[in-house]
Amino acid sequence: MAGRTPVRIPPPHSRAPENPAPACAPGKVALLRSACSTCNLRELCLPCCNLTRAELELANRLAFNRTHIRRGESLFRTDDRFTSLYAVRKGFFKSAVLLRDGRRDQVTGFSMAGEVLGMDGIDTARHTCNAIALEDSDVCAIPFAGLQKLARDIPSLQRQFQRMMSREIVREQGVLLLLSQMTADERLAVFLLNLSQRFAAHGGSPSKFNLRMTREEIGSYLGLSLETVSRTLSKLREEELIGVQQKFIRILDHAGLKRLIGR
Amino acid sequence: MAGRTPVRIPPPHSRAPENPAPACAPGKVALLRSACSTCNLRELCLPCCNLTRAELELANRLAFNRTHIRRGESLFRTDDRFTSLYAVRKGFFKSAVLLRDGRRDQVTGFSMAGEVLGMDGIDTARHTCNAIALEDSDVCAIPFAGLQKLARDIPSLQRQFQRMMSREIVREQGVLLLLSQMTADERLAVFLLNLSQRFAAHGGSPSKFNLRMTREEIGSYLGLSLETVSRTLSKLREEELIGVQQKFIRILDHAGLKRLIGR
DNA sequence: CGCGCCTTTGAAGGAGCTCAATTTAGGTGG
DNA sequence: CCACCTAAATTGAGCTCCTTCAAAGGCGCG
Repeated sequence: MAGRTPVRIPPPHSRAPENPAPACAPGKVALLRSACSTCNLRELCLPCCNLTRAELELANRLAFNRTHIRRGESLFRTDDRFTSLYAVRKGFFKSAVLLRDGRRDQVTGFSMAGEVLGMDGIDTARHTCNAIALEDSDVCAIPFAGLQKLARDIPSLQRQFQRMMSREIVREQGVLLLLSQMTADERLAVFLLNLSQRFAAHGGSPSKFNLRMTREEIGSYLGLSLETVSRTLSKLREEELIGVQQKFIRILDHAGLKRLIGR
Repeated sequence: MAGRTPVRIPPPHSRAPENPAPACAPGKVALLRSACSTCNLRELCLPCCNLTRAELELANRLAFNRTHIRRGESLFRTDDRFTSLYAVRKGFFKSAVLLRDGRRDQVTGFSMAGEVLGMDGIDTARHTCNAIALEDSDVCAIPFAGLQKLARDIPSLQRQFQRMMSREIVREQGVLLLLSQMTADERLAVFLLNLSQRFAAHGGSPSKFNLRMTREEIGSYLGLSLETVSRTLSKLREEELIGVQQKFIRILDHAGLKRLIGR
């Protein structure tokens, strides 16, 4: 649902390092940044281009609709009317769809602070998955109609938005590779390295972090049973590539994990 | 890369039936349609809204850049500079990425007439996969810069474009489900039903068609070995759900295939 | 403190993979 | 027109990795 992917390796999520947003013209953007200062969504909200003061005001108002979501609650559910994109400011979400049988559900992605949720709803104007908070979270609701209108006047915003969607398409292709070709070891290695990278991208530690999701949710996402996830984590620990204590993970041998993936 | 997905079932490709493009105002659109009369890309090219004559002229010029691609040749390759989207007018393409080892490649999608290719390149301005013609094909290159400029003036085009990208995101989620949860039988059933639907959507027969790709390419796409694809097709034939003669497929029991998928 | 959920670990079974041999189709040249 | 050649498809056999079923241990929360 949200997240980032580099071009070559197929990780579940990660930032594409190419084409960083152009450097900000500091004076003009300062105003907006102060409004969204704690929001990591600069990429979308702050195209960092030649915005007029009026445009900035507009953008500022646009992104100001903040909400708190408690752990276990849903941000939106399948078939909900699509009205906004959601920038995660704090917390952690899973996206999942109900399977045909209706009992189990399939996790399609995880979203953390600085990432955008809800793009699935643009096509049909209804969401196609449930977005559920895995911990107490804050989101910034971005009214889609307003975003569109604004984007019409600010070409760079328009462009950023399209890039974000394209990146999501490429990300999912990465997951596709992951699911169709990799062994359990490789999947977990990719998963952990990607999480590490994303936590680091938003001020966390790349080598120590708490998993917000259960083994079952990891398994659902990676196409493995929860037992296989657990066993594989234990195996990686025995090989001293990682440390595992329940949900607390330490990356002990970053290079070793990369080697495991195959390059 | 291109293709369509309904919301619930997770097929590799299919059209979302909801939210059809609004009915055309026949008089105004006739002009454009004649220019792109044989092009099935009305959804993108012809937003069917209140276009001025000048806008129509512009759109007309925009989509006029047609090319022939011979079987086996590539429309674009990984890392190629991204300049255009491609509407398939005739023929059949596969999209694939080279795997890390560099030897095998992973098929990420198939595109047929009436579908759009190349959205992967929007983010980084370079393509992330190879698009290769599986038969002699015609495409309509849509310069992206021009499309963007045009979309700025025609909100409905803008909207159509975003919906197309969103649909691609949802489609890939469907493939994700397919790969992580389904058995070989189910994958093939989904694959064949989806092809059937898409061929039918563009004037072909829903019950008889020639596969354009090899068993290996199907397997790569579905996350199965080519042997398993072959074996599974034979099994479906024994159960009299389909007819198989090499690449020629007949759907004998549409309902039976659907039942196989699980609803 | 006890209950429920999550996790870990073991053992058995199965779906699909790999390796290998054979058949078929389609294209090429004599 | 036929023989040949190569690529694709089919089918078999054994094996492997992962799943399922089962049981026990750990952590957090009321």
